Formats: sequence, C-alpha cells, structure tokens
Amino acid sequence: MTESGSDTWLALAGQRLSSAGLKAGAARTAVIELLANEGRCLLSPQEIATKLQGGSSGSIASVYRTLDCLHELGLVRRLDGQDGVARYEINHPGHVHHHFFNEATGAVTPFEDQELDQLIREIAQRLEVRVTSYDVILRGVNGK
Amino acid sequence: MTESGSDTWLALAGQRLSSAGLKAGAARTAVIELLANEGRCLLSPQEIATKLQGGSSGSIASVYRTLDCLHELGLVRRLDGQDGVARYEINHPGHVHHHFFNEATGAVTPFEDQELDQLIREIAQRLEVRVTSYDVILRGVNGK
DNA sequence: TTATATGCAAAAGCTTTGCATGGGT
DNA sequence: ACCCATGCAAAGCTTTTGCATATAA
Repeated sequence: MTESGSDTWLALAGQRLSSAGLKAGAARTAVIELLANEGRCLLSPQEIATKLQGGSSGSIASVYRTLDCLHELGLVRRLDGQDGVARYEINHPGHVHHHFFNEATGAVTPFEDQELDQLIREIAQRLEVRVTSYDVILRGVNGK
Repeated sequence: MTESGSDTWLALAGQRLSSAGLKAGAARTAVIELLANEGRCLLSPQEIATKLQGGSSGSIASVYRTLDCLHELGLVRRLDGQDGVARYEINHPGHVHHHFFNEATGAVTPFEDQELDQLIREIAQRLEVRVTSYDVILRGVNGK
C-alpha cells in the first residue's frame, strides 16, 4: 500500500520543523495533525481553533503562530479572502490546485489544470522571474 | 485625438453611479478622479487618503465607502494582500492585467497575457460556471 | 425638500505580541 | 539546564458603522 498524501505531508512537516530547530509542542502538533487530516482546502484560523476546542490544546494564538511558521517553511499555502480572513491549506509539492468562489453561495470549488500551470511557467520565463508561489482565483456563479 | 482610457473609465463611472441613484459628493469625486489619474495598479485606501490630504475632502471613511461602492458597481478590482490590506485599481473593461509580486523588494509588476485569459475562459466552460472576475497572482524574485 | 454624502469618533474584527509559565531535548 | 512552546490578555491594525450635519438634485 502506497503512502497517502497526508502521510507524506505529515512526514515532510516533521522533518522541516525539526530541521529548523523547533520543538514539538502540543498545540502545534494538534494543528498539524488537523491539517493533515482535513486541511486540503482553505481553513481559517478560527475554524481550526474551533475544531480543536474539544482537546485541551490549541489557543487561537498558537493556531496563528503555527500557521505562520508552516507558511514560512512552505508547508501551507495562504489565500487572503475578500472577507479579510486569511485561509490556509496544506501545500502538496507538485500537486497545485486553484479555487473557484461561488459568489452566490460562498462555496469554494478547487480545480486543477496542468495547462494552466504550464502556461504560468512560461509566463514566468518571459518575465524573467523565478516564481515561488502563485494563485489563480476565479469568482462567479454556477451555470451557463 | 482618441479618448484616453482614463476618460472612458471616468465617463463610465459617472454613468453607473448616477444610474444607481447616487449623488456626486466632494469626497467620492476626489477619490474617483484620483483613481482615473493614477489608479491603474493597486492603491490601498490609506495611500489614497494620504494623496487626498492636500484637499479638504476625503476622510478615510469616505475613501472606504467610495471604494466599496465602486467595487460593487464593477468599476474597480480589488486584491487582498498578504499584509492584510486590500488594494484597488480601476477596472478597464476588456483590458485585464495580472500581478507579479517581488517578495524581495515588495515591487509589483503588472503583466498581460491573452493566452492566459483565453485559457481561463476555457476552464470556466469546463467547470460550467460563469466567471465574473478572476485574479492571477505570481510571487517570487527576479532573475533566472 | 428629500434622499444621499460626509466627517468624526467609536466600534468591530482579525491578527500579533508581551509576559509568565510549562514542556521538549 | 536551556531554549522553545503555550495560553492569556492586551495591544495593533485595518475596516466598518452610528450619528449629526452638510449637500446634491
């Protein structure tokens, strides 16, 4: 049985965190495990904190600190929503997806498109820049 | 002499605002004229307010209200930055551009790519959605 | 004259930070 | 032992809102 995406991400996270000289505390571990399980698409810090409220660990401050840290290490992607709330999702190397926001319902639909990713690489070449991250955000409504 | 882009936008803005039953006050007029002159690429509300401080009109509240209003009418585009600040630029119909953020310097480079815009239309079709707005955000550094 | 616009100040959020305590290695 | 992590509460920010006044049409 091949290793699941979550497991590889979890392993990568543990590796990078210890490489950075960081120690595994209860709150950060809880956030990371939550992300590994259900962090595939855009969770807000508040949502994460709420989901963690069952356990004894995971103050809102630690959630923010953990997300900051993971973002700096390239372990999560961050999207800043129009509602002034930042949302995060795990960053799977070589497995990018993008987002369609339904403005009528608020629903978010992730999608992939290799052609799009390829074209962006070409654009980066043309601009003579090295792109370390990118987002494609579509907004609209269903139908047609 | 052909009408400049700013003038067409200014005309369109006046038209849509009055169609919406809104009245032309000093503060909003000042913001709109500023945008027409130098609102091609990503200004923050604070920057706009500062540029307006010379005149007697343009409190920060009115700047926010004006931008909100223009955004609802589709007259400006809005991008939410990673620093928690929303930035606006005039929305030229049929003249989309996107943004490269240099993470080292903070500089923003706008770019256009018709192939990209076309591909996004195709993706919208595939997803069976009607896209009313979209952003492509590149981040990275110069070189290579 | 009536509905909208404006400015000020207060309020509302989200996010960050200081500090004392607890925990990993 | 030493350094990092955590929680709480306070502070910092951007943005929104209430309200009285001024102004466009």
